[in-house]
Amino acid sequence: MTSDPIRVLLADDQENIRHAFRIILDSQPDMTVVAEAATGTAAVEQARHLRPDVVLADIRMPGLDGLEVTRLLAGPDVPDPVRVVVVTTFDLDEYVHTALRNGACGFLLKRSGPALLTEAVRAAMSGDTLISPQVTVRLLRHLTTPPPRPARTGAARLTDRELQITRLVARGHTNADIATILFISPGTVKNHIAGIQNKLGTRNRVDIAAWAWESGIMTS
Amino acid sequence: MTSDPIRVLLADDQENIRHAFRIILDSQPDMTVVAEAATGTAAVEQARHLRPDVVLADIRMPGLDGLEVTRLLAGPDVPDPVRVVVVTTFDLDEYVHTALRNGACGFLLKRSGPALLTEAVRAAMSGDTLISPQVTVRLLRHLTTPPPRPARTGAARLTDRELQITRLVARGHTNADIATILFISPGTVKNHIAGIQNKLGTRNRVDIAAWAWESGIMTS
DNA sequence: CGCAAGATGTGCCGTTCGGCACTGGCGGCG
DNA sequence: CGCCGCCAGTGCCGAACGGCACATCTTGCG
Repeated sequence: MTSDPIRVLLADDQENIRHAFRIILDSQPDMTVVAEAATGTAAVEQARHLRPDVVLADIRMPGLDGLEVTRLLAGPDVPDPVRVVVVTTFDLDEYVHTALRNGACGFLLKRSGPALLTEAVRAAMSGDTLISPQVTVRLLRHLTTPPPRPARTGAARLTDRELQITRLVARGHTNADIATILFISPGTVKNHIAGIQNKLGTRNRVDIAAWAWESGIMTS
Repeated sequence: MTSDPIRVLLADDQENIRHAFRIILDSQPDMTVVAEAATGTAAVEQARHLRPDVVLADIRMPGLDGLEVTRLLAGPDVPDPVRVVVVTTFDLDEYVHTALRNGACGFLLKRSGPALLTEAVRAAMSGDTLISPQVTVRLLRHLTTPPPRPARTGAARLTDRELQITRLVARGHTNADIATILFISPGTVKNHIAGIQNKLGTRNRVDIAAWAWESGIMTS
């Protein structure tokens, strides 16, 4: 009663990650990796062409990121959606909501073991949704305790000064502006921002702004 | 670096189920079944006496059911809660909500394979929560239903293309990224962004991001 | 047909940002 | 006391951004 294996498309910009995932998945008798993509655009093209059963998509990719890939392949308006499992490295990502809203059939942290990876693929194949246990915890807090959520992910890691500067960055102020506002030198602003980048895993100030708005520190 | 194994207590009224779970869990190098209980009351007693790391509790049990066991061992008012993973055959919504409200660190369907069972135990040990993919699907429907629609200020002024680029900017993409995503030249991206700046009255791309997040076009 | 608007493209140039290395002051803590 | 985290500052340099002018091409509309 061995039916056809689950055909999986890997989308990640890091070659070693793709390789590791391929080894794990191909070791399973009921699934096979049919293609790999190093960019989001390539992933979408390959998915539309090959019609895999499941797409494993990293969030951080050059060009089209995993969330956009998900929306294009599994979004609400897509006629014949593909099952997409979103994979990411940092659980400080507030991307869970976006991923699920964009139609993702799973949300996995890369540090999750091989067992969860394969189970996530099987769940997606069945139309179910597996979410990493670490993520589920926070997701449930949003469910059971909607209003009070001051302990934002990673926000605790930021010092008061960094938080202050984060807000100013998110409002569109330049480093010079912030320096004037806080009566410090522009170079110091840069140093603080560098620290923020390290802690949040962001790459530029717009990333910081996106995190700030998404995490709620701008509206609360 | 092998730390102590995870000590598990099995609570199920069916002997063959307990036996199957014990075989699965004991086959794992990092966990061991320290006791079994056939009733809810026995489960609570054993748990309080043995202090296991994780309790696997079936819902359908004579006397105290698994949900009550969960509340007694992991409820909000319990001083030193035990991690409880609720296991059941029936994925009724009421079960899930009650279990999680009572402090469960996991919700598993018995039809889930051994991989999810062991992963659920490890997740519970870490303070995380694993939920069966079949259950998650319906849980998310309750979660993703209530997003309201805020007024989009001035968004009508932006063309479709500009709106598209605005979203990409707000996600932290560089002009080169956006160019790759949309298959256009970086210069064109700059032109579009210049148009957006004029229409929105913003001064830089972080301003655009702030507007995007504030106006609701990122979350709707 | 003629015109306007949108989308796409090129080139130039100054400003800003982001990464890196390094120094120093200040307050808490073992 | 010394160590460490936070805050502050300086310098350098390549990459990215922002503004400007200008040139197609398509589409829709009167």
